[in-house]
Amino acid sequence: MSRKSAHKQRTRRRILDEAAKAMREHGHEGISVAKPDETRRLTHGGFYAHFKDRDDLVAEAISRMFEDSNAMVARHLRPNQPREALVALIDDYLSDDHRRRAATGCPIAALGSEAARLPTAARRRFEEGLGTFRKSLRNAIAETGVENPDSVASFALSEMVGALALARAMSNETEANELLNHVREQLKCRLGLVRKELKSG
Amino acid sequence: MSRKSAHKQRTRRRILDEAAKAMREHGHEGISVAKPDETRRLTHGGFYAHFKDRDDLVAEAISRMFEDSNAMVARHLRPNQPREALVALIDDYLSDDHRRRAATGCPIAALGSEAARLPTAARRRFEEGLGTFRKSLRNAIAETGVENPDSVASFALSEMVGALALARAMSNETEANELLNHVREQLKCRLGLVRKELKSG
DNA sequence: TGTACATCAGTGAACGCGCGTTCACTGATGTAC
DNA sequence: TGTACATCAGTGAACGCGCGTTCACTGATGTAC
Repeated sequence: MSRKSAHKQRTRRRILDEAAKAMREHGHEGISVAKPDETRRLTHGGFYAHFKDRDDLVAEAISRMFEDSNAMVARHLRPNQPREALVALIDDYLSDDHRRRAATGCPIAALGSEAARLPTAARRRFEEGLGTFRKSLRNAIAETGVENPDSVASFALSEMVGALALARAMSNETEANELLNHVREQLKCRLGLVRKELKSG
Repeated sequence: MSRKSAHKQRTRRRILDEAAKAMREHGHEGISVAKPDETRRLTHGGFYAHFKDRDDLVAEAISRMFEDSNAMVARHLRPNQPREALVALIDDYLSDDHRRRAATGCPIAALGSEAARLPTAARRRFEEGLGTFRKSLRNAIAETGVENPDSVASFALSEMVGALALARAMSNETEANELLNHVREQLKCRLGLVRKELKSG
């Protein structure tokens, strides 16, 4: 039995991995149960042995995305040097690489504006993931000794998510990367993470 | 003839108005040609007298959205008092009201994360609209005498769009409005528009 | 150890529905004389 | 001014396709004796 059920679990995981990627790339309406893409290697019939229905897959895939995402954050923020950790996180988040790889990147930037339209269960998962991400960011910011970490975390998060989404909306890559660079450097200055001059207020 | 063609133009306009609203509320895949909603008062057959196909409607509807949006910006920014104008724009953009009314609000916040997935023509329109919005914001910011208006406009725009999208993703309205309030006040401070204390860097 | 049976992950055909698109038609508006 | 004809915005039935879901079946894996 155990070999069988282990195999089944691996299959389920594979479906989720695929779905989590596809949804970040094509939106939650852009994935399909029926289309047997080569990577999934499963006919649509067998699908229902793993998930109650399509909405169930969508919900589980959302959770799956945030696993990756929050693991990434945790990896950066683990060491007890909040400034360096934040710099690394911000550099990573607002990078050309992250802009290109929506499918494996932050779910909030990839699905942010359609979050409110997700099926009920999926939406709940999204909010959980968003909450976790936000809390991690807030805590790291608090550790730097800033006075109003909630406020600062709010704008930092808004700015990161917004900038990445905007950069992806631009088809001109140079312009997109310029935007990311601007926001990245400004944000680090403003959080007191680098010692450059900033004349904007 | 002129009465007829005026009528036709009004019909077309009505379809576009509806579609522009529906798309901001339900995404570009959330609207349908075939479903004759009461407000549209047109059977799906007649639709093709007005638009080449569904993608054509989507593209035109995107342009329609930005008409509203850029008119709103222009209304705020017209008077030659860039500081007051920016305050009004930011207060409006990051308001509870704007959060609630996605259907008549900013297309960038409503569709930002799915912009890259729009059909080709629609995507082009989206970029045009985004560019116009950005330029208006940049010019207003430049008028306040800031040193690096491009950079500042980049983060201001990212922050506004990101905060609004995040606020809409939260089902807890109190939390959502808190986020908007934080970002709104911080942003105005940072642009030197209000004289409050800000201790964040 | 080998044989007979049970389980169950995955298959693939079938069904129904929604939706984009087409098309022959209607009836009101506009034009010619 | 009235009659006959033309135009054309909008109608609604029909078609095809994709997709979510169901279901009877297969064949490999695991269990009992």
